[in-house]
Amino acid sequence: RRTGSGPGGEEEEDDECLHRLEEDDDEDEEEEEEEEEEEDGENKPKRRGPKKKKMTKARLQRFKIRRMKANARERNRMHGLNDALESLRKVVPCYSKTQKLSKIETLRLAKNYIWALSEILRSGKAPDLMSFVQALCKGLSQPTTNLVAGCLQLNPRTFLPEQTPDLPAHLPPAAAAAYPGHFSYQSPGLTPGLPSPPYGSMEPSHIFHQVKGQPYGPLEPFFDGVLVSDGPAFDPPLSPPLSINGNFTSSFKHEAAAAAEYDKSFSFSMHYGGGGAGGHIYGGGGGPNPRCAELQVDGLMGFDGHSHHERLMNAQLNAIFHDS
DNA sequence: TAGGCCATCTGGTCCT
DNA sequence: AGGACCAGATGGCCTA
Repeated sequence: RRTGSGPGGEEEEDDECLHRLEEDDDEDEEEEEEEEEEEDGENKPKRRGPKKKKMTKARLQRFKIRRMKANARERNRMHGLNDALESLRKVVPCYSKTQKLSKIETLRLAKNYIWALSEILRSGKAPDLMSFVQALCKGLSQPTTNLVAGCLQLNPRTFLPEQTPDLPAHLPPAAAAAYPGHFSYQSPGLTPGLPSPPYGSMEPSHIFHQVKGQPYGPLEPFFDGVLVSDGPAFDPPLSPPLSINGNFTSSFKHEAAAAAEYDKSFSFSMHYGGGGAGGHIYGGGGGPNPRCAELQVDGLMGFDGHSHHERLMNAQLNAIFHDS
């Protein structure tokens, strides 16, 4: 959205003007040596720092040129920043060209996502879906939460108990059955412009997979102390226990070792197009890791092939949550 | 219309 | 000196 914004006008005009000024600049070079002694105030203390030079015509022009150059650089810098942010949007859950996450929400979601994935690596456990979504949505605005929920095929009311006084939080499957409308995301107009289906689907029994006495299901320790929605602000560790070159923490290392080629087909690599055509997610192809769902993802492209993004994201998330 | 988000300009600071 | 980075200010666009 770069049309007609900003008080300064168009970039092209700036460039033209800049050229004109640069040409004029050579003409009155000799004027520039004038300096002005500040003698205006007898009582005023002497001003420190470099003396202010009089703004001659040439100096003014050079100043303008400098300013324009600086503005152009600043614009480019911000465009680069925005490009990077756009790339980030594409690798966090729920990328949508039509309804873009705001900058701040993108950063927050990315932080949550990184942290949640790091926890998966650290613990080696597939998370409970609700825990995962809660972790993703911590600190996000309601619209963004809706968006994430939409992308994950969830009704946000099922995982934001503090915002849903009309619906008991964390219902057991039986209760879930009593609220049939609440457990499938219906794109209810909460999120106009939401990327259209197909999304993966989640059975209520899957969503509410729980163990007695554990509010978030059997894998909850995984997000221990973080997901209590009415607790203090979510503040994951600044340095998640993840190393890019495969330094998993010990418990997971063993599993990973047992899973042999696990990391070769790990979802991170798929994210960046490493999966290749017909790749499997999470050590598919009969890999020894029992938690790893086998998913056929045909025709995977590099991550720049965004038409596959939603499917990819879905596949990854399904793989994560497939707790067989 | 208010508020959120954004792009841009601008001046300051730090670094090379 | 000039570039990178930053934060404040400003005004436009959009939506509830």
